[in-house]
Amino acid sequence: MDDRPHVTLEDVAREAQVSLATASRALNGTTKVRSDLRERVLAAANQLAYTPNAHAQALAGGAHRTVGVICHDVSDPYFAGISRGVMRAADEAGLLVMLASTFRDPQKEIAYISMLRAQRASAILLVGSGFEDREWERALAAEIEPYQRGGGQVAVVSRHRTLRVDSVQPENREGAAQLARTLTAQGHRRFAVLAGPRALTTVVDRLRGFREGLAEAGVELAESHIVEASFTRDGGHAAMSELLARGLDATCVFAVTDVMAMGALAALREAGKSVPEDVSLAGFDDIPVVRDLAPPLTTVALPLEELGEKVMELAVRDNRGKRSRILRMPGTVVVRESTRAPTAP
Amino acid sequence: MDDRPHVTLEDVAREAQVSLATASRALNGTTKVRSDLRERVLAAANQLAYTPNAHAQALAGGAHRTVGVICHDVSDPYFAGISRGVMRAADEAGLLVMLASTFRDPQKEIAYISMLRAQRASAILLVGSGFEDREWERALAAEIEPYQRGGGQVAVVSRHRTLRVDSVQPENREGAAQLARTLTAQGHRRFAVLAGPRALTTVVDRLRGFREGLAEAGVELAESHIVEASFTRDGGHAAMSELLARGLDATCVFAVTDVMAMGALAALREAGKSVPEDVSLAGFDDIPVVRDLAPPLTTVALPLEELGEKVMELAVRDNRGKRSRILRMPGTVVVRESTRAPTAP
DNA sequence: TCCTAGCGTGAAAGCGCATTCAGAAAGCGC
DNA sequence: GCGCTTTCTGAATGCGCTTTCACGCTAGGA
Repeated sequence: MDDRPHVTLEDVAREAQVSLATASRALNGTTKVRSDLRERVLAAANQLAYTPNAHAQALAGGAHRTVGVICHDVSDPYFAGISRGVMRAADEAGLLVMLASTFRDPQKEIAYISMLRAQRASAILLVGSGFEDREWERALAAEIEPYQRGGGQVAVVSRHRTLRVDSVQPENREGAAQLARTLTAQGHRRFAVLAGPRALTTVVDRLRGFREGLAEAGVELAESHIVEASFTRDGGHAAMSELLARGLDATCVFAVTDVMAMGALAALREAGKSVPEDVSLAGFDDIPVVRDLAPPLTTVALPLEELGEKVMELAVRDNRGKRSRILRMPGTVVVRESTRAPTAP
Repeated sequence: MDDRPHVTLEDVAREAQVSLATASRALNGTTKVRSDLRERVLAAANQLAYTPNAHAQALAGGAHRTVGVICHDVSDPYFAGISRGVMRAADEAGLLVMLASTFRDPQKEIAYISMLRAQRASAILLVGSGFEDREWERALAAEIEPYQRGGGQVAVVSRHRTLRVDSVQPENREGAAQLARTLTAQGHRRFAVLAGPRALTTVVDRLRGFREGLAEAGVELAESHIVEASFTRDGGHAAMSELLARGLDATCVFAVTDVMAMGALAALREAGKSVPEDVSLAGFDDIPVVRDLAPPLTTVALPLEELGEKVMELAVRDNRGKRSRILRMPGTVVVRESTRAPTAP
């Protein structure tokens, strides 16, 4: 950019007939400035439509007012909810948010962190499940650690047992366990699970919790009853279709994500199965839309917006040197009409 | 931030035993550098975990690699869809996106533009309906114009008859008219409309188009059959409830937004009315979830992701001095099961 | 062999700002 | 009224980088 040069502080100072230093002080209010001078400066700035150059400010030692947020996909309601909380908190703190979507590409994630480092963002937030992959964890750490040494704050939502960062962790395991208890209490004994990629910590946790919950009622989940698919609506649809094609042998299906559950619901409807009469269906996350599905979805509610707010708070509240903080956010089982006692076989 | 000073180019140059200029050139590849020197520089940079300071780069005249996007609410599926397209395009162009949500507060919008100006963002994208408010338009222009004079690119999605900017415009009016034609063709004659705030250009356009489409079939829409509410799921719910309380006198309800339609659907269900047996319901936007509702929603499909990609393209493709470009994006009526011929009264 | 291009390199200027430092003006006590 | 402290102002410095600018070197032609 920069066709015509920008209006600079120097222009303002000249217009107001004061020194550059005085103009700077008048604008920032850091030091007392004689009131008539300040008036002149403000008037000049206003008249020239002056906007300080944030790069110059940052370079000259002023505060950096931006935070970076990296998530998998903004258009996924789960991340959209969290982003909303992040932005609300950022707004209150007067911070500018740089949001990037990685579309689940680990390489892109690293690249974005590097860019945010270059921007000297005051904090970087990683939102979303991590990969269970040594190589990637190492590459990530290689970006994160120098950034932290430079004074950067890092906070994450979910995942990351290896990274030394503050984190907000949804209680995926316990939430899934609770859900399992609820479902077995309703009388279900034969389950199928629509899982996301097993490389994601979130999937692993929810799966494990669910199994544990089932185990308490003496129910086992056969590996053959778990279908793995991508973490999307279409992934859920495909997984459910496959399950159906195999000849579904379950009274209740648990999709590890609401988004997947939506796809599953569609697949069931297309196959002429009705929920919950023929089969019960449960999800996880409680994204806003699922209460409006027909039938409304039983799920585990996560306070998405609050997740976003908390992670931002962690990032803003300075925590240098101290050990990393962990905020656990419990999930709450919300029973709606998509699950009910199985009809006698 | 900045506890420990950052690694600077000077550190790298010293480590590699070359001058600062050479180090810069080696890293950027702008000029030929003797290969052994370049190797040394690269090695040193890598070893020191050097990341260039983007602020210094920008200040020194390097390219600015960020664009700002301002929308009403990231968590709204409509904006989420557009954001997705924007980010995909930004990613391809190697740009960093700063995304801000205004939560429909005009003041906040102005404030964000100012911050983006300060960041010397290479482009600013305004996504979402504008307000029909002289005062606000003036204030907006006062931010936008100096920015453009400084060489900044501005592009918007929808709205803004007064601003001299490139824009991508969904054909709200024509889309709504098409929808009206479709509905009258199905046999509907008595309509009600769930409108968003009348101060939004999007609402005005859709309303007008819908009326025009109805008029072609000789149907009029009484002002009393239009309920105004906020542009949200709950807004739609409230508006529908009010309509029901008044004694709904229509065979078909048009919600100007899919999100509102979802709320309306819930309200209808709660009131014991079934769609489309008792009343037909149509929306606008075709956000991803509506095809999974029960019944799937009839609506006007807008290519949301493409909207985002296009607006980004406009902003990136330089257009200095030339007249502003307008890209019209047609909507397509998608008939699903939420509408059908009214049952004889 | 000498001179001229031409390529690579390093020194230095400057991007726009905050801030330090020194000095001028103003206020105080005596 | 004089010297002192206290305020406020302006000149100058530096943040980290890109980019001239000028110079030294090698290669090629005469």
